[in-house]
Amino acid sequence: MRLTSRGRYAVSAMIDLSVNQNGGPVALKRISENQSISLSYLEQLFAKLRAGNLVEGTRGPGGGYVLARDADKISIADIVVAVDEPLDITECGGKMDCHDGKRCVAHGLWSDLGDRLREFLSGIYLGDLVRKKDVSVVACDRQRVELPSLSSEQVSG
Amino acid sequence: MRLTSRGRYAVSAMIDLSVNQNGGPVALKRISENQSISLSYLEQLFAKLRAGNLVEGTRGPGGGYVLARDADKISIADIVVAVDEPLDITECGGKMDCHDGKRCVAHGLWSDLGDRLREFLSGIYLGDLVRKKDVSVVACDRQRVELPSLSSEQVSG
DNA sequence: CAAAATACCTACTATAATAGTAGGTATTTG
DNA sequence: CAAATACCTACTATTATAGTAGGTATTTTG
Repeated sequence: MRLTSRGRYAVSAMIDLSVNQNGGPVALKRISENQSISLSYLEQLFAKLRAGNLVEGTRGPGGGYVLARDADKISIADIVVAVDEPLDITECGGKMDCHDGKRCVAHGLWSDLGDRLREFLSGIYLGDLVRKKDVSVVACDRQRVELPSLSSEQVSG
Repeated sequence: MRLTSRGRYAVSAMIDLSVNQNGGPVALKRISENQSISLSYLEQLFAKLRAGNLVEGTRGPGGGYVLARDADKISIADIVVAVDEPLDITECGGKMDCHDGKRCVAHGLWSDLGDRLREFLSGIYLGDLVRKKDVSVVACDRQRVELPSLSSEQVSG
């Protein structure tokens, strides 16, 4: 599982959509202006989000996108996976010689790590993020804020 | 926090190092052959790992690298952060107009997400991965294995 | 029906990041 | 001194990211 700026764009756009879809579909043009993402790039992202059944589009004037289901049913993992296609070449295909084991150890373990990550991001929902809106607006002037009810016992030491 | 294939290379190399450093320093040439990573690319990665105080190098014949501290004191986050420099432009600098709040919401929240991720990866140590070696070797023929004692309650649904 | 607003689609381009190459110098061991 | 290594700098090829251009399809509105 990769985690790049494309995923961040997608999550940002989905948050924007969640917040603004109350009055019906939201046009990408609007999100594009809100989030400073180029319209065509957004279109490409939303093509993937649509393919992943995360959003639904309606055409024509007044059209746009809405979430395909409730914000509390869409996880961050759903979004990231939809736009950042897997591409995890971590499994030992025939190409890599697996006999010495060493390479395979790392590959298998990295794959596990990816799974853990996916699980982790699967536990954070769009709705969680949206509800934290007002606090984060404050955070602009200050430094940063903390997320809501996510277990945070594991800290480096 | 980004998570790309460079991080995977670094973690793979560090696992290899952990496993092989019992007999003294491990030459990059050896890791290069084990893991099929080009030597010079490894050198560049290790320059960063060294700068991050995760490994120590000794020159001359018989030289190579050893972990700078115990494998149980080096987290995956340490490694990823060392080689995949932050580059998180999520904070609202003067350039982005923060007045409408919308962009800032997403930025702040993504930043929070990054922190959560870092915490998560800070809870997984190199030692944890290395101890799982034998199981993972088996995993080559099969499909995949599970990591050891990491809380895994959060699953998508 | 015509025009406008939108989604939706395909191909191309510029920039940046990744991975790899080349060719060194510095240090240590034997 | 010779060899093996770390360590350093600059360049190159490939790939990914982000953006651009120019459409077609569908729906609403006047």
